[in-house]
Amino acid sequence: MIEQPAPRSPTLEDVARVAGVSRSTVSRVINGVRNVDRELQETVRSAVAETGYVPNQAARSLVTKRTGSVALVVSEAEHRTFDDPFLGRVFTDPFFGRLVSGIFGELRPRRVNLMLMLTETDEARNQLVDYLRQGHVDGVMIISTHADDPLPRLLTESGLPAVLSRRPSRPMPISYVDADQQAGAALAAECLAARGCKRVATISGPMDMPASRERLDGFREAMARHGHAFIPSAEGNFTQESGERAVAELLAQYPDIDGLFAANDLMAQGALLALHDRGIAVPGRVAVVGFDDSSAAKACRPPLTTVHQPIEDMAAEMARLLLAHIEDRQLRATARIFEPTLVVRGSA
Amino acid sequence: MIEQPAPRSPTLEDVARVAGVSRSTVSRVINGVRNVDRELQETVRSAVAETGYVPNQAARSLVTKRTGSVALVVSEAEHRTFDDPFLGRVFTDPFFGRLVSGIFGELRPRRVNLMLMLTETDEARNQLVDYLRQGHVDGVMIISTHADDPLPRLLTESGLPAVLSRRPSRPMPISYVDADQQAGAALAAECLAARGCKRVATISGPMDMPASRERLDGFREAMARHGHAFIPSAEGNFTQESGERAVAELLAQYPDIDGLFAANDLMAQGALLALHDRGIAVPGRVAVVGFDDSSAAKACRPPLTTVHQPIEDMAAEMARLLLAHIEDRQLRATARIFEPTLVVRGSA
DNA sequence: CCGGCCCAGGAGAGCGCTCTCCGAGAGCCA
DNA sequence: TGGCTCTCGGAGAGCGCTCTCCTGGGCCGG
Repeated sequence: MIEQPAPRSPTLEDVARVAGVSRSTVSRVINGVRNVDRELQETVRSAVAETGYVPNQAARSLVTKRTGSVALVVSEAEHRTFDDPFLGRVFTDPFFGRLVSGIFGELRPRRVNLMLMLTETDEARNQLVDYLRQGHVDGVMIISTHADDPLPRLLTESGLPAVLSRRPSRPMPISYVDADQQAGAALAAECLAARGCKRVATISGPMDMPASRERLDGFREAMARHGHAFIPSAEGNFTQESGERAVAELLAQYPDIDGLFAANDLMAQGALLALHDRGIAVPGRVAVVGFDDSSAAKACRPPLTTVHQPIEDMAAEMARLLLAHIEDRQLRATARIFEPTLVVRGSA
Repeated sequence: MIEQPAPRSPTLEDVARVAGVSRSTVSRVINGVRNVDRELQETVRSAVAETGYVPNQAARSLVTKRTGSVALVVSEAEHRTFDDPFLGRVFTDPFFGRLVSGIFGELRPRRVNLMLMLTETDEARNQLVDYLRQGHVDGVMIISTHADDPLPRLLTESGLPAVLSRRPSRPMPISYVDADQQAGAALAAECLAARGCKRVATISGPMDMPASRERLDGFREAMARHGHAFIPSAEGNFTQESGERAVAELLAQYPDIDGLFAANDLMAQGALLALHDRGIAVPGRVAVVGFDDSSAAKACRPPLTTVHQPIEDMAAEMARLLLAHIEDRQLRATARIFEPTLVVRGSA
């Protein structure tokens, strides 16, 4: 059995020996702190280069209790269907990509790393909290979609710095970022009302997601202000396919619809296709408004009039908020609400 | 007893004291190793529960030199346009979501964590290698799109276990996973040829990506075998919009095209829209074949005939390969090539 | 009945770093 | 010139864990 001695990677000690100084001095130079003689700094730096030294993160964080990374936790309800043989469809939703982009934009310049985690079961959520408490990360951003998700509470209790991607379902001392969903939906309502739509319906998201509820409520309220007492709705699940199905349902019951609000762009896109299949002109016979202003919105036929959420900005703010909490553990929980805007394209 | 000012989180020592055993014994119980008396195990376990102990990862990996996490590095060429104000569009590509899903499916059961990293500049790539050498992760999966990306080489040289998402541009001792791009493109060619298309064109991906080249070459070769000496092509960038533009270019020069192969589904979708806008029937006047079999393929009008890549499987295999390399540092570099298949839907 | 063996569990040496504490020398003012 | 401050750099104590080595007692065979 040939046991080859592992080429041990150089340590501070090694660099110190080469540079002819103490470990402390090397450490000072590497961390750029305090007053070290210019010349000595150079000596140390070349010793670092010579030995190919890189600091050992484990040793470092053992002392500093910092890791320089944060987690992005995607907490979803459990669901595995034939169409979803693998994990949550979140990852494939354009929303997720924009979110990650926004977060990275903030994290990268500060050299903070991102740990991506996924929990679907309650068991996984408990394990996750234990895991996070082991000190793998300095803080957590939680993307939680479902209303009764216990994770925000668990994490709040753990004392780990955390920021939530939406208003928590029940009040708790945790910072969060959110868009004003109701106001956004109201924008859609105003738009349809302004176009003179009389028989308006809506495709909502899953009713167990707070965002879906808020959009539905906001839309109905605003339409009520315009005298529309009853707005029929069909529930989708934020996929294009579910949008198609929902339109079919809606048309079966209310064939003379002339305005439609879908709670996200993917479903709006599905609606557009379903309407097209039936030879119903958009926006001629039915005006359609979406929500999100995803990249898909521009690419539809006709291009989608939709409610814009500044997701990248929101994600960036979420990251900033988390970093602030990590920096100052005493910081009080803060909320940042973003105002959506209407982007008028061809569909309404 | 010394009074503790800070609520220091419990250590092994604390648990040991509560359980009335030595640190070693607690460690043994926690790591489930060796023979510890049943009864003692119970004592320890309840002491753990009582103190709320969780092991400190930094201390652990300082000794074991293992972190229990791996990195997924997305290495892209630098590109920021008006449409892409944030980071790479990879994240929003459905391809990426499926990849992450496949990887998670493999990693989660083994309790390995995923660090998500992004590099766009050469400087970032060098920093990244240094960073990874600090021992943040046990291994790396590299999603590299561009031919001249130096990252695979840098990582290979660093000695860190690594797996690449495609065949390396120039031979190097690194394990990789890939789909047989040429064979896939040939499948598309066979399909169009079988439908009797005579004037076939193709929309390629960016020519600096090996996958694009291989698909183009494979397609042209297979068409040549059917007697088609010249296949005009227009270059896109894998976005839907670029697919639309490419079709416009092609039609301007070759108005009588009757078959079209797009190097991915997003571009095929763009092509479908552009053809529809011009009143050109699909598949009646032009048959269209895509590549990837992304979720978008099912949702088009008409649904897209496309070349299926088992991306989730490939991603899972990539993860497995990496874990194998981490387990056995002497393992030789291995390649796993997956065979694409044709999925016939409505567009051809 | 004794010697050797086996096995459970304790002791303690690090892993590689940071950071506090100190001491040595330099500079400064009276 | 003496005493004080100030700066730079070294010494060394941990951080919380794993893992090897070692001890002591029970057991078995001769």
